[in-house]
Amino acid sequence: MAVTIKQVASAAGVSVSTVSRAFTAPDQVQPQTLQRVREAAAALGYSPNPAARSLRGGRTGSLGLIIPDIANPFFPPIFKAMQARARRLGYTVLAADTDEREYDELETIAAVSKQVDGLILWASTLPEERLRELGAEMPTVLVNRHVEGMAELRISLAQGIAQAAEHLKAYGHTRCVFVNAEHGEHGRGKSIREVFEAHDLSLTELGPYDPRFETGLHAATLVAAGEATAVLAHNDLVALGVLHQFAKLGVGVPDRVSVIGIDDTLLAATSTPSLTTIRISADEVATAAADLLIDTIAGRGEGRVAGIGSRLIPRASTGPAPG
Amino acid sequence: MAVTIKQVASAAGVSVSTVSRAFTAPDQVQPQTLQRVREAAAALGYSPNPAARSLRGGRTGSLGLIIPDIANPFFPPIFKAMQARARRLGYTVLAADTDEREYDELETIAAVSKQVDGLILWASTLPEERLRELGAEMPTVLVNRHVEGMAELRISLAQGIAQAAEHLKAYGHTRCVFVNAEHGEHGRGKSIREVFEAHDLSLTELGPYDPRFETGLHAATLVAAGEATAVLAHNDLVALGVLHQFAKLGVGVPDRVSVIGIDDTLLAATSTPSLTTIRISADEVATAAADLLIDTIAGRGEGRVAGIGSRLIPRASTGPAPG
DNA sequence: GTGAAAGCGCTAACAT
DNA sequence: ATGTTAGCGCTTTCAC
Repeated sequence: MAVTIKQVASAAGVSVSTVSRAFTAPDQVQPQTLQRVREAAAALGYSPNPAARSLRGGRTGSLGLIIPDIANPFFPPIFKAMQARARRLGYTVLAADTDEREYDELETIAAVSKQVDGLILWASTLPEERLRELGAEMPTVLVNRHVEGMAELRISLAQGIAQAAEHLKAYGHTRCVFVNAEHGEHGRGKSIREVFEAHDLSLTELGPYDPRFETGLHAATLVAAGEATAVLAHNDLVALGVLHQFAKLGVGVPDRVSVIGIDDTLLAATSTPSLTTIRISADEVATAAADLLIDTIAGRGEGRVAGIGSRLIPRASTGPAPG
Repeated sequence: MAVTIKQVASAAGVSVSTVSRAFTAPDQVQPQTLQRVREAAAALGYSPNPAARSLRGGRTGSLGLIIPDIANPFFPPIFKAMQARARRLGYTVLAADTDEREYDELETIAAVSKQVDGLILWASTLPEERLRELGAEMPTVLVNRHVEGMAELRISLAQGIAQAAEHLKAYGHTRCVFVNAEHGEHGRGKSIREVFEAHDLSLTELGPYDPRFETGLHAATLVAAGEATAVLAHNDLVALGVLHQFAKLGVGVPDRVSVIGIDDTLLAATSTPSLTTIRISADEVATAAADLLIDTIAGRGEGRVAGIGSRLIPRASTGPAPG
C-alpha cells in the first residue's frame, strides 16, 4: 500500500531508527544525515502511519470533541477554530455528536476515546460519577460542567448578561421576560435572574421549554398579550422564533418589544431585523479548550479551570421602550 | 493502559485467536466458548484497539468526509446523517474542513487519508488529475465533481428548479433575477438558465459574487431598482441577505418581490418571512454517499454514479406577482 | 550519532 | 473448533 519507514531508510542508506528520529527528534541526528533522510522521504512521498505510531507510543495525535448537536449553529465555528488551533499544535480534531441523548453519549465516548489522546466534553449530561471515572482513564476537559479535580472550561455569560441589562435599562425598559429553554440546574436562568434583579429590572420567566424555534413562536404569543417590553431568549434560535411570531402578530420590533438572543450564531447576524445578542467567541473558546486539553495530556492541566467571557453585540432588534 | 485481548484470553481460558474470532467472526466459535469470552470481555471492560486492528488489517473503520466549510449550515445535517448511517454499518465518520482553499484541501486530505478507509470529497476544487491520482490510491467518492471511472454522487437541482419555475409562473411572474454567487463552470447557473428559459421566464443574472450574506444585500438593492418581481438566490444565506435588504428598503416580500433560496438550511425555516427554498435532503445525500463509499471500499462501487434529486419547499417568501 | 532488535495489540495463515 | 505464530509500521531501549 503506502511507503514505509523501511523504504525510506534504504533509499537514504541509513537505518530505520535514524529515519524515525529524523521525524520525532531531528536534533538527535546529524544535519547532513537529516537532510538525506528528508530528501528520500520527500522523493518517496513518505509520511508516518498514525496507526503504527499510536500502537507503539500510545499516542494518537488526535483530540476528541464530544458535542450535543453539531446542527446547532453554535458549534461549527468552534469545531473549525479548534481544528485550526490543534493543527498548529500537531493534533487533529475528531468531532462526534451525541444527539443529546445520554445513552448515545456513553457509546459515542467509548467509540471515540480509543482513537484520541484526550476528550473535550461539551455540556455533558453524564452523571458526575461517570465523568470522574472518565477523567481517571484519560485526559478530559469539561466544558460547562464542574467536577472537583478535573480540568474545566467555564463559559460565563455574566458580563454579556450584565451588558444586556444595562443596555435595556438605558433604553428605559423595566419589564422583561426570559424565555427559558433548558431543563436542569446547570442552565442560564439563575445568572440571568440575579443580574436583572441587581439592575432593578423585573423579570418574568417562561418555560422551561425546549431550545427550538417553535418555543420562540409560542413565547412571543404570550409576551404579546402582556406588558413586557423586552425579551431575552435562551439562545438565538429561540429568539428568532420570537421575532418571527412578532412579525406575524404585527408586534413591532424594536418599537413595541425589544428582543435579545444568546450565542451570536449566523442566525443572529442574518435575521430581519438583525438580532442583538450575547456573543461567546468561538475562537477564544476553541483555543482555550484545545490548549487546556493539550496541557492536561501533558500532565500539567489537571484540575485547572479556565474562563471565557461574553459580551453584548447590539444590533437592530433592541431600541427604546415604547411610551 | 487498557485491557488487551491477552487478558481476556487468559480470563476466559482460551487462546487469543479465539477471542479475536469471537469479535470478528462469531459464527466460527462454539456458542458456549463465545459466551465465556463475551463474559470475560465484559467483565474486564475490553474493547479492541483500533490502532492495532488497522495496523494489522489495513482497515481503520473510518470514513473521511472532506467538506469546504462546516460553518455552512448545509453541512452539519449531512455530517450528522452520515454519522448515523455509518455507525450502523460499523464505521465512524471523520470530518475535516478545507476552508475552501486548495492548498488546505491537499494538506487536509493527506492528514485524513491515513486514518480512513475511504474518502468522500465534497465539491473538491482539486484539478481532475489530482483527483484521479487520489482515486487510484484509495477508495474515493466525488460529490458534484465528475471524473471518468470514479464513483460519483450527483446532486441535481433540476427538479427543484423546475418546480420553482412552475411555482413562479403559476403566480404570474415573468421577470426573474438569479443571484449567482459561485465562480467557475461547475455552478448552479447553467441549469437554472436552461430551465427558466424553457418555462418562458426571463432571467437576468447578477454576479458572480461570493456566497455571502452581504451579496444578498447588494443584489437586493439592484433588484429593487429594476422591474423584476422574483429573485432566485444561489443559496439560503444569500437569499436571507436579499430579504434583509428588502425589509430595509421597504420592498414588500412577497407583495412586491418573491424570493427563493437553495439548500433548505435552518436559516430558511426560521427567517421572517420564512423562505421558499429548494431542498436537498441531507438524509438522502448522506446515506447515498456513505453507501457508495462503502461499496467502493468493498470493490463494487468503482465508477458508479448515484443521483440525488431536489424539490421546492414553498413557504412565505413567494406569492402572486404584483399588478 | 547511529544501528539492532524487541514489542505495542491485533489478525490471519497454518497447524492441530 | 481452537491454538500457535508471524508480522503490520513504528518507537525506543540498549549497544556500539
